[in-house]
Amino acid sequence: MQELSDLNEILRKECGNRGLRLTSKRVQIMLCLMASKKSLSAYELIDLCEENYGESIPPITVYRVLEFFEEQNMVHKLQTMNKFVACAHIDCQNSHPRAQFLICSECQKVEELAISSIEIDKVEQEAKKIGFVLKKPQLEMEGVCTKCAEKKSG
Amino acid sequence: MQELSDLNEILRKECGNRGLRLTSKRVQIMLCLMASKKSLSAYELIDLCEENYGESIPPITVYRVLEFFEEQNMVHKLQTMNKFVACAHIDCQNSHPRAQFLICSECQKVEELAISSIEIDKVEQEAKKIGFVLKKPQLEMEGVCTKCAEKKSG
DNA sequence: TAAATTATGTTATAACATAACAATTAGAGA
DNA sequence: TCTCTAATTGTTATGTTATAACATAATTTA
Repeated sequence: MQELSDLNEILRKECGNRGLRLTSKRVQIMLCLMASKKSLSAYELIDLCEENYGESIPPITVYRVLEFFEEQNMVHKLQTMNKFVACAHIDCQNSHPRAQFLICSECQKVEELAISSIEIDKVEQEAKKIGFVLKKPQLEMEGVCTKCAEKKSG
Repeated sequence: MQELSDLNEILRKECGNRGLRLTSKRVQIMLCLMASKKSLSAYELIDLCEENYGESIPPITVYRVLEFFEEQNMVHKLQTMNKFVACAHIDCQNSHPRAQFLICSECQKVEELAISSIEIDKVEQEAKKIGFVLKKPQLEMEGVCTKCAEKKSG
């Protein structure tokens, strides 16, 4: 796993590039999320910030910060779990308007797939046929990851 | 729209075929859902049952009934909205383990696409590569339907 | 009909999310 | 630097979605 200081740098750099104001709350919340391999609920983030920074952040602020970064595609919400993840490609200019996530139902680990690995274009065309103009689709798939599958069998 | 009595018959027939016990609550909840073009929350279903049948059903019961029919693929949960829809192919032996939904963000109408219109197989293969065994993926797409698009423009 | 299973209800609360409004802070221009 | 403005965060309260734990009722089956 990356050091917190590395994550901090990545975050500052990226926000710099995009001209985003990076406040102390935004840093705290975002670093907690970036450091986590699991997706986290807003309330789990509150607890983490309390632990790590000794600051009690109200729910509404966490949701606002998450929304702020979601608009930047730097955070994704996993709709199936009502939880959030930091984007896996936060620092690679990847706007990936169609994210795909694999979520391990055993250990909660989340893998974000690359765009190229699926063509949702077809769905988009199909949608157009019956008169839908799409916003961004997102695919979430629950499954069991290699590690957990091994644990189970052996 | 189909008559309630038609929906009733479809439901009874389908449950008969599958050997499902069809209780009075299940009928009420399911008919409300089948009659709706929009997706409905559990609590909206409670209100509807109250209105239509004069019975007050507790949340837990609604969730249990919904879960029961979800297991049969006769109800789908729209994860992006935390709402529920009756399956569009409830009576055509279609197990469609990979549902796709178009959700109009203006009028909340939901269209369920046919499986054949997209191959999620590729994602499944991709997932296998990095060691994920998938459960059923579901794709939900927000957009604007023809009608609402027309209303907006003219 | 008794036992077992399935379905539903009661009560309470957990978990997720936002509304309305107030206070604070940071940045831009005078 | 000061003030104005806009952006950010906080306070309080509440709305919405979902489930836990346990009790009761209804149905099936032996």
